[in-house]
Amino acid sequence: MKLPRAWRRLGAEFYARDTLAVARALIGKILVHRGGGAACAGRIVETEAYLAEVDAASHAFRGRTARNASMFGPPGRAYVYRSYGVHACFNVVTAARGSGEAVLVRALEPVLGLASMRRRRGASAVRDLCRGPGRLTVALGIELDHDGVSLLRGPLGVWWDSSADGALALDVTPRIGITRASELELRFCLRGSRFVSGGSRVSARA
DNA sequence: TGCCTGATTGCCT
DNA sequence: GGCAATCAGGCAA
Repeated sequence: MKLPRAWRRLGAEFYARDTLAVARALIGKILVHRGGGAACAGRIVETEAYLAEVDAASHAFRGRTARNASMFGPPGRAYVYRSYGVHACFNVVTAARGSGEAVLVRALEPVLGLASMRRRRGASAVRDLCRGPGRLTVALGIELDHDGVSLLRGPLGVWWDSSADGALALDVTPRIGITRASELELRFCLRGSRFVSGGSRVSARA
């Protein structure tokens, strides 16, 4: 499956900047995985920033370990880890090499390859295919094997639509599902999108 | 070596 | 709205 002509792949300079700037800029970009012959893609509608020193919720907070090693690698790579022993969560490594900062992609609006997504996820409403970090990795076929791979080349990457580039309205909120440093407002989502995660469950908690 | 917890999801009532 | 599934990392002993 071919990608639209207007799509352009993001380069290293996109990731090698302030983590908050990347988390913001990722909203509206397109996460693409071309694996197993089929291309799957979704527009990013929700991200969370994970910082180094000030952020006790970050895996990198206690320093480098075998699990989080790719967070400390060069920016523009993937950091994929297993959550709750069950789910894979996909992050992009940001900022300077060695800083240990990353942005978690929490939700996508499905754009391409919906049939493949449904097959991997089991029959599911379009809205639920990629709504949540564990769901979008299943839908796109992203696995723990992708930990540390480059997003600058190869089957996995982030693109932008040069025919529909413009300022988007964002909401900034505390992050979801964490207990440490939950006061930090490091979650960004596309205002008004039906595809952001954290529905009734999260609002009920507040 | 062993216990506890979590950047979640989906099924159950 | 409640809770089990499931396991590796982190920390205490």
